[in-house]
Amino acid sequence: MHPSPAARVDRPRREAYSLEELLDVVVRVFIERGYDATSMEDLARATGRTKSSIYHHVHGKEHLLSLALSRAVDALSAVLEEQAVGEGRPVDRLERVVRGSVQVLVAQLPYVTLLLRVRGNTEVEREALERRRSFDRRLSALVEQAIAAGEVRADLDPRVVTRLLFGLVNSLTEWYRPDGEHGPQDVEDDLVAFALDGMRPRG
Amino acid sequence: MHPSPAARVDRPRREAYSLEELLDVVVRVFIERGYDATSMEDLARATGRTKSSIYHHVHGKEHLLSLALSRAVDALSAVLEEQAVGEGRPVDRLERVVRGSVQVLVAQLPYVTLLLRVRGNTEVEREALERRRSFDRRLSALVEQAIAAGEVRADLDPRVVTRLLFGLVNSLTEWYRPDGEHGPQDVEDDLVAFALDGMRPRG
DNA sequence: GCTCGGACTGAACGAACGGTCGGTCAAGAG
DNA sequence: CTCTTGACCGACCGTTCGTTCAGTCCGAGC
Repeated sequence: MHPSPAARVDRPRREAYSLEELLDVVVRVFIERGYDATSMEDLARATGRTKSSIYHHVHGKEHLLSLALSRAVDALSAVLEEQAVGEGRPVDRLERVVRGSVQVLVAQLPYVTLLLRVRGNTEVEREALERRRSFDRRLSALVEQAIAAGEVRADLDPRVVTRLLFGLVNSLTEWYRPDGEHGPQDVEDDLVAFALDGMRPRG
Repeated sequence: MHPSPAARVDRPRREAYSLEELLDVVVRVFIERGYDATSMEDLARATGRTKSSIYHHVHGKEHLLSLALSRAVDALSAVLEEQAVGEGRPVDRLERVVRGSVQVLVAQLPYVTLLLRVRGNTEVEREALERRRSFDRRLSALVEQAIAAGEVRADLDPRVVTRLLFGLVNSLTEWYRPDGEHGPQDVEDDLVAFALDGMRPRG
């Protein structure tokens, strides 16, 4: 907060980015055990610190959740910000948003996973949920534009299509693993191909 | 368990199916708050009973979870049991399993929702997860048969397709509401149409 | 009328929870 | 060397957790 008046501009005392490392471990445990089932002592054990040490860096358990959720929400919002208002046919913009979402989801997998499990028990969670819903609404509008332009089939309910598209992308957190057998690019391409043309061979 | 030796075949003492009603309320609260975040006092308040009254009917919190998960897993297993080994082209059997799953998911929405949120913290949860994985494997085999038969496009990774198909169906628990604006049959049809042919108009 | 047993209660239990606090330690500045 | 400061520790706090238990209530059977 208040840098010492003289020199020392950028080199902290002991370890540099301990909060970043801390958060990585914490989020991993939150996902494994579930946020509510994770005790501060679980986190202390997993990080190799004591409870007190964690409290020295953050205000509490909910603060840790808040930091993690912000990270996920910010990354997702950025995708929409740069793609949804772009040019091109609606269906192409839609594809770009989906591809961007998949990329964010893969790059920030643990954080987005945590975000998708939040149920709104506390104010922190409700805020994150509201920002997710905003994302949802904007993507929904994009789907409707694509239908209106005749670029997406009109025989399906647009709201159902939006939800299913979301389900497709978000399901990644349930099974995609960075060290698994599928490369991120292949998964992204397969997902987009599935969403656009389905499983059946084109005749 | 042990009916009285004389008459009275079917009429219990006080209320008839209190455990069934109890479970309905309990599962609703489990989903709202999350299993771990739900206290037995929360359940007592929601059911209009005291904590002790609940303990008179079940062994504990985990027992309630176990009862709920069994219900969901049994219903899903039944679908595979009656459809996966049936006759017809693989892709048709696949479609029947998907339709059956959607129907179960809609009919037993809260129970399946709970099942899909389980993370394996306890033995009860791990058992349910294992039965889910078994379901997954059998559906995966069906997808591969359909690909081998040329009824599903072969340019996508079969395992990815299986996961995405699962994601599509399971996403229902995230947004489908029985009292909402979508009828179950419409959602089922839209989902199958989406899965088979995708969003893009066939041209 | 008495007994039986299932439904239910209120108070309490030990354990575990999230969080606090006073103090220690080591390194950089003067 | 002394002082300051941020990192960290271990003991402890009040609260809430899941669970237990001795006892009450009441309809049905004899």
